[in-house]
Amino acid sequence: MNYRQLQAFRAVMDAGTVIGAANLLRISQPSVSAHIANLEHALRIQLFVRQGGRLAPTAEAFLLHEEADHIVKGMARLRRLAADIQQLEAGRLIIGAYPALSSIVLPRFIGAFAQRHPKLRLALMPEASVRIAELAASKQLDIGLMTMPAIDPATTCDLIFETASVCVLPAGHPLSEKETIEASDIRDESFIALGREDGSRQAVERSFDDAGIRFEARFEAFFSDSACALVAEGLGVSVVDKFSAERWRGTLLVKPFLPYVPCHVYLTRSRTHLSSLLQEQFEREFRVYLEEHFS
Amino acid sequence: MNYRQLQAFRAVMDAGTVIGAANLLRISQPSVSAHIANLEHALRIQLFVRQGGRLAPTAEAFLLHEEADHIVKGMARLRRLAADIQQLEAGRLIIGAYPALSSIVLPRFIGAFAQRHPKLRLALMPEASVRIAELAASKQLDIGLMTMPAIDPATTCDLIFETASVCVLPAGHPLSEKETIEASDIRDESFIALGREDGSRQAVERSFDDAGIRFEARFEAFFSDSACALVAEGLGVSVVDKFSAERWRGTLLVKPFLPYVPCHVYLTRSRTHLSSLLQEQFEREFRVYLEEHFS
DNA sequence: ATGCTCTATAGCTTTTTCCTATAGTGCACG
DNA sequence: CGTGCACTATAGGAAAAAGCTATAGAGCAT
Repeated sequence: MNYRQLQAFRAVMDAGTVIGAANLLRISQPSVSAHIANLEHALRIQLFVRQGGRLAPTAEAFLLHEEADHIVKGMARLRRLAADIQQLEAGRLIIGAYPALSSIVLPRFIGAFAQRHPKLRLALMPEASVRIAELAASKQLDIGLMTMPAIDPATTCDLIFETASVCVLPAGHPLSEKETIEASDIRDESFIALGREDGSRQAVERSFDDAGIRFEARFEAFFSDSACALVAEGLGVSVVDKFSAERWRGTLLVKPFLPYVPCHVYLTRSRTHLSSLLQEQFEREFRVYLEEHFS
Repeated sequence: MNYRQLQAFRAVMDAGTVIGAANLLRISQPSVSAHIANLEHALRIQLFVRQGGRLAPTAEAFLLHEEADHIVKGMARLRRLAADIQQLEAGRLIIGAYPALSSIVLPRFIGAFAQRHPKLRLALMPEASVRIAELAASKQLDIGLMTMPAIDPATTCDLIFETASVCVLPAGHPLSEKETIEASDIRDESFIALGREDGSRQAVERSFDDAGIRFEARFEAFFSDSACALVAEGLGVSVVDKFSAERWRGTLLVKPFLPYVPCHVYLTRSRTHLSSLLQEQFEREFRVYLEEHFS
């Protein structure tokens, strides 16, 4: 008994005819006939009765079919696993991420990741979170990083990290003496707000409401990176995610902000994961990286 | 990737060296080397690092080893299963039989058969003969035993046994002095007839006609076993198959009956399940059993 | 250095696998 | 009752795979 015979046997059981099995296996019909004959001879068990010019499985064949199926399926599984592993080494990973992550955090992480996987090819696509979700669903990217969860049934989506937003001040600003900036401290400051669609904007505004501050933002920035740039120009202060702030460390002062305004990282993938092993590895390592640098 | 390469891979992982693997597989060392090289080439994954003239498995190799193990072990399991089937030790047999056979004869025989085939699983389904034929045609049972032949083209049907019906009398009955009961003896007796559908009823009634007896059965039983029970209650005498009478041996008197009223055992099987070793063995042994005990 | 143990390569033989061509068989249809 | 159709089995031969022996090379220990 050998694997090829088993494969032929399973194919005949599934297809019902030798010719059908031959098509499944993409070999000629006589080859399949020969395999079956050899298998019957090797096992000394009649697997089919030739009647009416057809093959009809015997009871023994049904008993053996189940086990044979396991083996052939196991072989297919192994092939997939090997392909996944191979991808891990030489694959290609397209990562979409919202702008705040794309500016400095991801390039840094990707640099380190690429060093550990020398043959890997990587692409980074900065896009708005809503667009990321679409691209992930249509498999145009392998991993999407978003500020909010996606609901597309074709994708999986997990919260992989959450951290507090921070307050950014220009160097030498009066508030720089404080360890922690509270919402009430912003009362007399010029505040640079984020774009209206930004998830954290509502949370920040609510914190001002709670502190009894009515304010009107003179400046508004759609990207938190732009907000930081405005701060650097001395036009005011702002509350942004840590990822953007990271880039301005040294130029701007970065202080903890109260109350807690969360900043999320959701990771989305197409459900029909092509090279899951690689994606899982990326997810695992990126999680650790975020924990280490932004907790 | 093929099975031989996998086998070699697993052997090398287990043995630790190529030479060890070659001994396990009982082939030469260069063959194993070649298999490993081909496998690495096929999967495009480096499985071993050559260090110090030895092979050391890579992380990828460990990932793959588990799956490969499953497959090779599955192959061994299949081989064992085939051997068991070949020796009639594995398998499942669902036997459908008409009530008279199911009450005592088949349970006894099945007990003996199971003892000779310890790993075998057996099921007994008592059903009316017409129902047996249906079940056999739809493959819901492997062997059907009926009082009359089936005509379904999807099944085969053979007469495997024929024997005479017997007369059963309650203990101490006046007729008990006779060696053989003839139809004419029944003239003045209360007779317990079988159900109208029963095959042997016509034969018995014809024998009474031939003997010039006009009789009206006060009691009627659908199962011959019930008829015997009525006899045991002293309600009359009856003519039944030997299989049911067997159960009442000791309680009732069982006498040969003339004229000859045949009682048949037809065996039916699905045509597509034909030539199952196990089924043939069962048929052969059951035939012998019937000859020995009921001829 | 030298021998031991292990792996890799070369060259060749045997076995397996697959192909095409063809024959045979049961079945349906006019 | 042929005739065509769909299917399986066999024959003969080419290609591929798997096996062998012999030998070379590499690391390690004595």
